[in-house]
Amino acid sequence: MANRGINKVILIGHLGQDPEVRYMPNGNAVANITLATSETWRDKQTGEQKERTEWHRVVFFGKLAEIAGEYLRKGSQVYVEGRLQTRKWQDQGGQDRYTTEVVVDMGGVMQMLGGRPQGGGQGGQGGWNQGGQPAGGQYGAGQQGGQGNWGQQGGQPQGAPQGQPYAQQGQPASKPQSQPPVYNEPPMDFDDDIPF
Amino acid sequence: MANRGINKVILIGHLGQDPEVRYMPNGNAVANITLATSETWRDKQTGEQKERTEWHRVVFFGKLAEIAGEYLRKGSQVYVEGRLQTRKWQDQGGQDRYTTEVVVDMGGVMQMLGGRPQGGGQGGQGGWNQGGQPAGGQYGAGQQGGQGNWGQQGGQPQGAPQGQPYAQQGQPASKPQSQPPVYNEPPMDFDDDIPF
Amino acid sequence: MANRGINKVILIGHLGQDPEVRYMPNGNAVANITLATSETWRDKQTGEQKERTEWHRVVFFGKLAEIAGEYLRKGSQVYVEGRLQTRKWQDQGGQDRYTTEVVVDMGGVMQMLGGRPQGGGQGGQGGWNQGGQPAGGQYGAGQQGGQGNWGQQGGQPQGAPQGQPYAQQGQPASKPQSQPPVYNEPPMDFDDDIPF
Amino acid sequence: MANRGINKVILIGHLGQDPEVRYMPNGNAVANITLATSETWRDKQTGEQKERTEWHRVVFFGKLAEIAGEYLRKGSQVYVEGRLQTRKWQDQGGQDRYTTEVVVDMGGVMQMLGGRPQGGGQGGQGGWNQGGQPAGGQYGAGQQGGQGNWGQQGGQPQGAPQGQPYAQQGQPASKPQSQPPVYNEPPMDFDDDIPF
DNA sequence: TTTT
DNA sequence: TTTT
Repeated sequence: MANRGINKVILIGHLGQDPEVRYMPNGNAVANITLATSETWRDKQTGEQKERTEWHRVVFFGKLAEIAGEYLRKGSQVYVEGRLQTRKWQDQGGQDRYTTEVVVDMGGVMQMLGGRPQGGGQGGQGGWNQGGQPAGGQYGAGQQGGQGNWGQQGGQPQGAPQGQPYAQQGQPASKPQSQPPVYNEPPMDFDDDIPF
Repeated sequence: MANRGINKVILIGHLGQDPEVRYMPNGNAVANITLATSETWRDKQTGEQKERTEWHRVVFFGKLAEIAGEYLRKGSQVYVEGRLQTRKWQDQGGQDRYTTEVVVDMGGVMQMLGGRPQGGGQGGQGGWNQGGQPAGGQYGAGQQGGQGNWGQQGGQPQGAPQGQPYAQQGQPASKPQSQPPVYNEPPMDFDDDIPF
Repeated sequence: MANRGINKVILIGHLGQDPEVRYMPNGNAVANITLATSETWRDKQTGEQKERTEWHRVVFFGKLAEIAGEYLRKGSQVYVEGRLQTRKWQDQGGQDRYTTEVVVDMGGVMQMLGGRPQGGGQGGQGGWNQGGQPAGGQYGAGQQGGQGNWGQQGGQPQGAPQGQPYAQQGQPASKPQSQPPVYNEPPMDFDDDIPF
Repeated sequence: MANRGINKVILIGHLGQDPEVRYMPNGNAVANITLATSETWRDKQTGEQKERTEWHRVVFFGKLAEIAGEYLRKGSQVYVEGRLQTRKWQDQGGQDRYTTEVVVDMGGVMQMLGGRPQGGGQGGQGGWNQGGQPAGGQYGAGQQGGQGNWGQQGGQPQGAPQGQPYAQQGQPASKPQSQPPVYNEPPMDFDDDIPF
């Protein structure tokens, strides 16, 4: 209850891919996304316009994972509030590797931005998934800055593994499923221009 | 659950006075503090050093209010995460007045900074109240950025009045008490050089 | 240079009205907007869905004020990062009044969200102003979290008056102008359902 | 100047070690610290108290690096505001590796917390370095939420390499020096129980 | 009113 | 490695 320290990450960016959703043994959902934030600046020497894109791994747990899986798509713009977490895993050579992620679970915030797409299309680029209902909006639990998504759940970050691996290697980290989950996975394998 | 918008305030400052704690009809605590944040800069024209102090009204609800009342004191340094809220009240002339406060309830975060005072003294200046146990630290519910104060309570900001007045005028908003609370109060009456 | 304290506000919301832009004596722009953030929750007792909208006064200074005036419109969704500031003014009865605003100047961040409107229309509802160029994006100076809007200007918050009134009463706080500015104004007069 | 996206990290924690400071070819300082944030919670099942510490790599550039090197020490409590950045490097086997850091340069914020130590001692545990002057406080450039550390420098994040490696392997990343800097280094080599 |  |  009493903690020392603040560990907060706030991101607004666009998804590089559709979310990857899978399920934990206890049935809790886990969704991985990659989020691009880009900055541009004018080079002081040359005066030319520069740009750099940073890619972030974001992991949703629980209800937010389900919502992310259902409504976010490649290209979606999203606001995310979570905490930094580095987890350890072994590569094929048995070497320890570390991956830093932004963990968003109860207490975190996820908010889709930009309103619904007005056009049709089948879940296409940069928009929202044409889901049943949600007119967009914010989802979260127990987070206040996000003004009102108050913690409905119990007093522990059950969803979020505290440092332990939550996915098993060898298992294809695939789409939604109710089968046994996977543990100790390497980072998801994205397109090549995503630097991890 | 689904919200539109983000409303977040993050402050680190020192208390101008001891907290004012009172209780709502349902027994919930409410604690008011004023927090000073100051900035200094060098004047571009004159080159002289300038300083400006901003005073913030912060209102804690529920458990955080109790903790604030117990452990914070005039001069304490504190980290606070809450949301902006403007409430309406009537002055003596019946005129509508508005006061903007930083509301910190479940979902918000309060963390005492700077560690415990090592010296003795009777709860004196700028430090921590010599309370029974708490070795300092962070208190909050359902907030994640603060990494682990996970929402133990139910799904609604019960503590925090949603715009409705929570204190009754005429009633002296006084020190801790278990008597009936007060509604629709004007902002706390501080010294005159406090700009609100 | 060395400061004590953190004073940060982060908002994502929609504009209640078109921005009000005016100019300071030194030619610097000042833009006022009102931003709505809303929260919804389910009442624990009744189980019914509740909603509450909070309105925020946001003041942009300098370059950001110009950009806000040019590209933001009623209904635009925007991310804003600034600081809390309470300023004092006199009402008609000569009474001291206080207004709390979110000040966004150099060092602050303003980012339009949701991408450009694809449709035509003349600057209409909820979208972006059909300005010349900006494909949306973030504007700011010297803010890093916003990743790359690096302080181009000199070492002082020139734009933002530090506590001094910046608008003169009696002067209609009107649309863009290069005439003399106004000082010590009351808060802007909005529609009636905006609670200030 | 115009950016898309927000990339912000806010941390409050204690240093695990004294800062490591070195200098770039252009004379700019770079300081690395590791910051611990810890969370505690009560296990829902067992009811026992749990704790988890997260370690963060933080890299300061420019003026902030110098200040960090001069005044921060192992155990110091500090507020840090920066952005997430993942950089690529090669391990001994020529394999690509990635390290995620919190970059704090102009536009970021660093603030020492807890006031000066009142006791004597030689720069000892958990406190402040007994430097010449700085009575503690916040340091930053162009950051506004931190209320007043306004961008004194030019319009570009000169200090912080944008993705390019900034340290050369083979070079011992050592204490302050004015010799040539190092590029493309692996993460600092800490004790083995540090999970990265 | 705080703090440096 | 920090801190409580």
